[in-house]
Amino acid sequence: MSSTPPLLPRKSPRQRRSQLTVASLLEAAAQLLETQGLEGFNTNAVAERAGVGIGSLYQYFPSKDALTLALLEREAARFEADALAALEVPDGPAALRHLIRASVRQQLERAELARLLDEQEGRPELRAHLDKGRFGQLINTLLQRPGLPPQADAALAAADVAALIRGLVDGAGERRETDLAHLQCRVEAAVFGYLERAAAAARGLQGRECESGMRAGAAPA
Amino acid sequence: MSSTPPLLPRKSPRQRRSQLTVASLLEAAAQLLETQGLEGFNTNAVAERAGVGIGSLYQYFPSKDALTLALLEREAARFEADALAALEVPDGPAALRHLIRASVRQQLERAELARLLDEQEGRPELRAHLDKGRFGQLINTLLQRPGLPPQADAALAAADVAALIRGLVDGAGERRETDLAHLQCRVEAAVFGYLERAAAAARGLQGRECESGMRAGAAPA
Amino acid sequence: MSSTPPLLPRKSPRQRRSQLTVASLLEAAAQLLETQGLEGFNTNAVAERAGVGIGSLYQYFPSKDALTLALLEREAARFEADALAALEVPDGPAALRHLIRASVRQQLERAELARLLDEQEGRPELRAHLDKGRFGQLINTLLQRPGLPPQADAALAAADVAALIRGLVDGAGERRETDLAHLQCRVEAAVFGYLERAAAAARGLQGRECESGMRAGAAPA
Amino acid sequence: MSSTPPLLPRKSPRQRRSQLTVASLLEAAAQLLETQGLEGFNTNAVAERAGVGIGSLYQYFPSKDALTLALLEREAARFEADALAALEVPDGPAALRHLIRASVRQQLERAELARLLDEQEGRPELRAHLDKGRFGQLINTLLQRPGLPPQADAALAAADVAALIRGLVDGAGERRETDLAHLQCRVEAAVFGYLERAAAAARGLQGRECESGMRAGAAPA
DNA sequence: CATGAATGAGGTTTCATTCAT
DNA sequence: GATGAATGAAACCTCATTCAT
Repeated sequence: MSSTPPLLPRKSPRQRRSQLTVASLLEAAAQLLETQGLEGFNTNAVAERAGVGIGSLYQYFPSKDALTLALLEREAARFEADALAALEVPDGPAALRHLIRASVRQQLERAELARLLDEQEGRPELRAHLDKGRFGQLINTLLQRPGLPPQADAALAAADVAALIRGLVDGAGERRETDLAHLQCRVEAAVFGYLERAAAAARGLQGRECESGMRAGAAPA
Repeated sequence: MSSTPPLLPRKSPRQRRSQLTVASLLEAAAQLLETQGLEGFNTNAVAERAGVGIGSLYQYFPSKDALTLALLEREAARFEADALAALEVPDGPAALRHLIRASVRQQLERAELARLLDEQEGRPELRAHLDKGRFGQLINTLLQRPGLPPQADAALAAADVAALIRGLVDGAGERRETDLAHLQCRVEAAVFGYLERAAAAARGLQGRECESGMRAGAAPA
Repeated sequence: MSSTPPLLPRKSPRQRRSQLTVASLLEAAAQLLETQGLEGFNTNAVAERAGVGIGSLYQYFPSKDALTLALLEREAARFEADALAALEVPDGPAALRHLIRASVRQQLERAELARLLDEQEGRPELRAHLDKGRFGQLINTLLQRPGLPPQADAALAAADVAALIRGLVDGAGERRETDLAHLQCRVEAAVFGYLERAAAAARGLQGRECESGMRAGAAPA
Repeated sequence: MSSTPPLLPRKSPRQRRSQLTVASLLEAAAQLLETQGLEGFNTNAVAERAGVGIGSLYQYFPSKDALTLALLEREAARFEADALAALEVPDGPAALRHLIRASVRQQLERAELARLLDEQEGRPELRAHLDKGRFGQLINTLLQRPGLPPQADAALAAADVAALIRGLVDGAGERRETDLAHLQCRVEAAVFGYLERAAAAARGLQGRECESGMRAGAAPA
């Protein structure tokens, strides 16, 4: 019947006690991923660290992937709670900076966890069940705001901005950077730099070879 | 687990046949990674696809990680052969564009392989044995070239540029983009945009809040 | 990819040693089924009794069901080696008696094993992969031989005869009967009795209510 | 495993609601067995389908086997309610036909359920607690009725008749036959044929080789 | 050197059963 | 009584690695 193993939560915890169990499991999973890496991320260890029996894990998550997925969603929710506030900001650049700040915070707070979860997102079994675009869509919306250079293909630009933020912040995480403000600066440089030049390229040079290197005059005086 | 398993090649293949075997194994590993993902990447499968016995694999690679490492190095070498030519180019922007072109090519040619290998690079067991900085160092060198805005911390800027390239190109790979020229354009936008603004920030605003959003007048007329 | 677990043998053993391993595994499976019932029939126990590692079992049988299937086929082959000789006998009744003898022998020799395997045959996962009809086809062929009453629907009659033999012999096995000759007698009574009366019914009473009870004159003088 | 788990009903339900719960559980068990096979027959699923908590199941049945046993008994009772009417019929053949009709009906009505329960009857844990002979005893009684050929060992003959009916009807069930009348016919042919020939063999050929094949003259003209 | 049979620690998952609420 | 969360022994299976041939 069920060829692909199930990923939807097996049962939603109604009682107080079980909600606690589920939360413990997710946090245990997060901690293991952080401290032991993928290596130590196995269901027995998760259950043990959560202080519950392995059976309890499978009461709530029908498979290991379902657990991973739930963790991914927990982190996504955590992020969105922070990031959606950007929608309140009418000014484009300000809103974008807000979003970048949320990204940087999220990724640096639990850097290794974030990095490993990003990897898991790439696994084909999980990708199907993921609202992959949400981050991109949010950016897409913000790109329409006044004060930002208009993009030819806004969706693509949004995806690029998302990828670029992620790349920079992951890299910083790997180097164990902790200076949020400094990192924020550099990410902004990349994002706004990209947007400006991409817009310029689209405007000026339809069809011609892309030419966005350092030109005389483009470099600041 | 017991002690740390050996990662250095067990023996360097001197004879012709051995070299061929090693090459088959590496290519088999690459193909499996590409087509089956991490899931299907196991030593028995690699040996089988390479058309040799599993015993032979362990003749040349003392452990699975050693094999992964060798593959990582093969790809790095492949890339450098392409990228080092950038050093011949005296002009900064042109050299950088050359390097970006190599990156884009490498990552899109075998996108899934590149992505999975990037992940492997992150594994602690392998990181220790990796010349992690080589890409960054190359960029670092190029950043000194004339025509590029001077960076406060060149090493950091180089790392950022590397991360940013990787992020953009991985994202494109996941979306199965194939238009190399277009992607190249966007990456250039991000890289040169970043460099310019980062330099400006460093120049103008020591210690003050970073302020690199869209300013009136910064947006092209 | 592979939703239903694989049932085809994973690799055919080429070397002498592995053929021995496979044989040990099958015999171990048979013995466990006989002595411990389904309860004790698990892959670890099978491997242990066979004196090999659990890994070896899975070298040759990709799943527990594949092992069961192989055992089923081993027993079927064993039986056919005995039963096919019936085809040499031209006389219908004699050939049928030969076949019955083979059935009785097979089922009583390892009664519990035979019973449990019959049950396994019913499992949907295995039924698909089984030449279910072979026994029936053999009977079908024999039913055409001279000396036997002609049946309206030979295939159905063959299936009935097969079912009837199996029922009687399983029952005897459960009661731990050991007198082969006596059992043989009773099975023959049922088989030949069925054939005769079924033929008579088909001949005489098309469409009318079936009427095959004890009639005056039908009972022997 | 520890000791032998209890099989007797934990408490006889005196109150109305309890009886209803028990009935739900039994019917749920039956349906699961029918639709999902042994695979899907587990206590949690039974309780869920019955619409009660798993705890309640264990209020009434101290173990899974106790539940199975109760279901077995429910079906036996169902059958006997139908079959015992045969005792009212004085004529031997008619009574036997009545019994066969009941068997055929029972087995074809819920064929898969009947088959799986027959298998469970074979499990050593349950056999001990089963009035195995009741069906045989009933037949045994009927075999004494006038109009049926006298059997040397009536108990054995009864067991054979029972086995033979079950074999034929199970076979028909597996083939998903639905024509009750036709099946009835064939079963009668086997039963009466067996009884007649078994009697003849006992009468004529004490000690000699059993000889019940098709003889000249026995075959219909 | 090459082979591939053998290994077994360790991972995922199920399900009968208990017991606090 | 009824509930359902929790349990954990035990089942199935994988795969990195070894070693006799």
